[in-house]
Amino acid sequence: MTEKRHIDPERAATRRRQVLDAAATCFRRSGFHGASMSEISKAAGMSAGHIYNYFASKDAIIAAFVEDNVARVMELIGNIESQADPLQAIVDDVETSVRNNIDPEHWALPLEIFAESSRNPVIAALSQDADRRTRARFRALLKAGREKYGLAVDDNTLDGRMETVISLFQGLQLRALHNPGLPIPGMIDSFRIALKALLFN
Amino acid sequence: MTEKRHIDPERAATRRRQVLDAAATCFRRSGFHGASMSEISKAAGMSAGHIYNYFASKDAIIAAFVEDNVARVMELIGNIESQADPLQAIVDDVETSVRNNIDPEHWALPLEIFAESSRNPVIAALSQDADRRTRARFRALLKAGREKYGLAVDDNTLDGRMETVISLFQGLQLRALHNPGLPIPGMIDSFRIALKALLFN
Amino acid sequence: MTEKRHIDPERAATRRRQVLDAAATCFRRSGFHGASMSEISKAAGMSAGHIYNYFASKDAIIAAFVEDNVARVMELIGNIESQADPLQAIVDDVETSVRNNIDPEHWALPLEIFAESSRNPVIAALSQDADRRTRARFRALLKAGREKYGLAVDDNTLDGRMETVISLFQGLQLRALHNPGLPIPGMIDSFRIALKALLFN
Amino acid sequence: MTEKRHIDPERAATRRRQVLDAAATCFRRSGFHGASMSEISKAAGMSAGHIYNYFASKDAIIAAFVEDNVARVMELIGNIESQADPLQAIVDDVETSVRNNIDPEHWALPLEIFAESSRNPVIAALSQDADRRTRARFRALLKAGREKYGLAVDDNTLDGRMETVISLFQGLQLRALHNPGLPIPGMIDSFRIALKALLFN
DNA sequence: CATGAATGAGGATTCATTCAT
DNA sequence: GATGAATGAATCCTCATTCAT
Repeated sequence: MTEKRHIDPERAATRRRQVLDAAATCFRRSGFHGASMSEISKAAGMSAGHIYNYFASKDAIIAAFVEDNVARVMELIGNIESQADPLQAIVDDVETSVRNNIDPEHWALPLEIFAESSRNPVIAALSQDADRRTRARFRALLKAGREKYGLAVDDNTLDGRMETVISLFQGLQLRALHNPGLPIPGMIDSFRIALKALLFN
Repeated sequence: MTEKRHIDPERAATRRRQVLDAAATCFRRSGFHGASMSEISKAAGMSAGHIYNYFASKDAIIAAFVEDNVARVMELIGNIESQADPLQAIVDDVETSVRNNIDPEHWALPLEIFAESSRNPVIAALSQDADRRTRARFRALLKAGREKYGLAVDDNTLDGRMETVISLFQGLQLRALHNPGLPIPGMIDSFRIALKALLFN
Repeated sequence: MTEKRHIDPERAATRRRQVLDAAATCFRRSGFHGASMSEISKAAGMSAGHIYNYFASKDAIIAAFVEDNVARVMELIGNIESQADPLQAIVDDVETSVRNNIDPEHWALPLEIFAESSRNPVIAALSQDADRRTRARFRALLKAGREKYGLAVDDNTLDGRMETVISLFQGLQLRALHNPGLPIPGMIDSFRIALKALLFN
Repeated sequence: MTEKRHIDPERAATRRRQVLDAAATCFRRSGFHGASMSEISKAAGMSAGHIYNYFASKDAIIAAFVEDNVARVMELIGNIESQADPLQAIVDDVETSVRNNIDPEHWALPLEIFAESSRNPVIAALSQDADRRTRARFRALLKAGREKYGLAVDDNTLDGRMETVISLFQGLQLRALHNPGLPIPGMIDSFRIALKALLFN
């Protein structure tokens, strides 16, 4: 059980949100492990003990948090979907997306999540499930886009292209972590080349 | 100081290896943070205190893994360097390299290192330095390869291509973590396409 | 930070006192180094972890004793200051002050502080600062007292007399430790002689 | 039992001395508690394990060390005894003796010993016994000196004067610890005044 | 609903001591 | 005699969690 019954469900929802927002700040600053419940409770403006009325454990907060993060990625995909030519949009937006993924603000939390996945089976399952859902959506987008251009849309091609594009962007976050002096303009050019090749072949 | 002097260097090396092997198992199972020294000591078949005769700290153990990783990557680069046409070799070997990077045996520890880097400054510095060294070697290979084909070798192009290729492979490890059912053949094709585009343009 | 905020300051003060009293007992029995936090927590009737809600560290506990000591000495000086003829008062009170300084209840903790100061730089700094403050107060008293008698009050004389008088009393604590059978009446006589000579010359 | 039987007693004595000399260095540098057996063994040029063939425990080293220190004090008294007019010699040598006692080289070890006394009953007993012996010798010197001048030599007077003089010098060590900027010339004057008053009254 | 005082298990690390060689 | 590898108990401190109020 992840949450107690509450008299006023609306108030409870607000409280949960308060905690999750506070957790986001703390997790970004200190990591899942580094952020203590006391730190989170202070940021959430409520007592540490009270948080346990809304979340069964710290892990439950992390879990809710991971779930929350799916929404953010979905939104990104939504933005691309709404464009006239989604495939071309991906290529055209390459500068923005590269710059975004290099920003620590962007990768700190995803990295935190995958790190947690490696030692917390609950988070791992959650995280894989979240990935599955975003993949499904991205796959649909890719399929529609390629059909428009009369390109192959068999499973193998579609899934391979998709995973490779995602590799590129998730790998980019790792690069930002390892090489603080990333050659941004050069990478934008290269990403454009790789994306064109992957999406339009 | 990273290690005490030992009278019998061979025995010491064996002991170090014992600890490292045990640690690898534990880190893979529980993560660097999650694995306690006592857990490691049990797996290594020696007392926790004694480990400190071979490693100055828990950090020093993961540091050893960082170095191990450098050696592994350097060897890979060395293999490519020794080929007649390195650029083409990268493309030709894509099946092997994709399969290797997908193997959990391969990425579990590197990912653990990434994760630790994101919050442990000592490991971060070590890890960035390791990255710098492998980058330098890969860059030289890439430069020589491109010169042979009369392709651009200005800094921007060279560094951008290089970082993008690395993104691809490091991202692949993340994909393997998030999606256990990766479409391997499809990815091999897609990786080949992306690599060709990146290396020969 | 030396202490967390507490909602009920009175209760907190009681708890702090509990810890301090328990610590005093343990420190007297086993020394600062020898007394473990767990030993203190048992004596204080609370968990070891909880002590850290009142004191930031074990050092912070001994720091509290340093301050306590300052207060005690300041009070003594205050008592002398309020007398009509402070210099004469010191000589007249010699019996009481010798007896007090010989009492283990009095010197056990100060001696523990000295000992800790000799190898713990934090405590050393604290302790030196405490000494500076009490010295300043005693010096003023001494100056005023000597001026009344038309005696020399140049820095050299004043500081020399002061430090020598303090040596006498602090040394007395060491003597009590080393020689449990101190010849109290004889020492009172001798202290009177030495103090007269030091204060009125 | 403090020591094993040894085939060659002379060699054993040398070894013991090696350890004690090394210990002196280490204790001064790091304190009794701070100096590890490994540190001492390195300084003594023999293995940690081997030390246990000469001393039953670390405490036994400390004990032997305390015993050793008595000799040093005895020597000081011996120097005074050999003078024509010992009482006057004490007063005349005041500059040297004050300067010596202020030197950290002098008080570091005694302070270490008394600190240890407060938590180690064996050392406490040893230390008190050492004090008793040096006191006896100093008392004899004082008695002879005072008889020469026809001064009172009843127990009360004699012991009181003696303990007070010792207080003065042992207190001086504490002052040096607490006040690094001790007014040395002023203290020499004051010590002379106090000593004259104590010895010749 | 809300607090924060209190717990206690668990973490890394150190070090005196033992013992096989 | 001599070594140093090996042990394991003990240390301070942190923090998720519980619960009386």
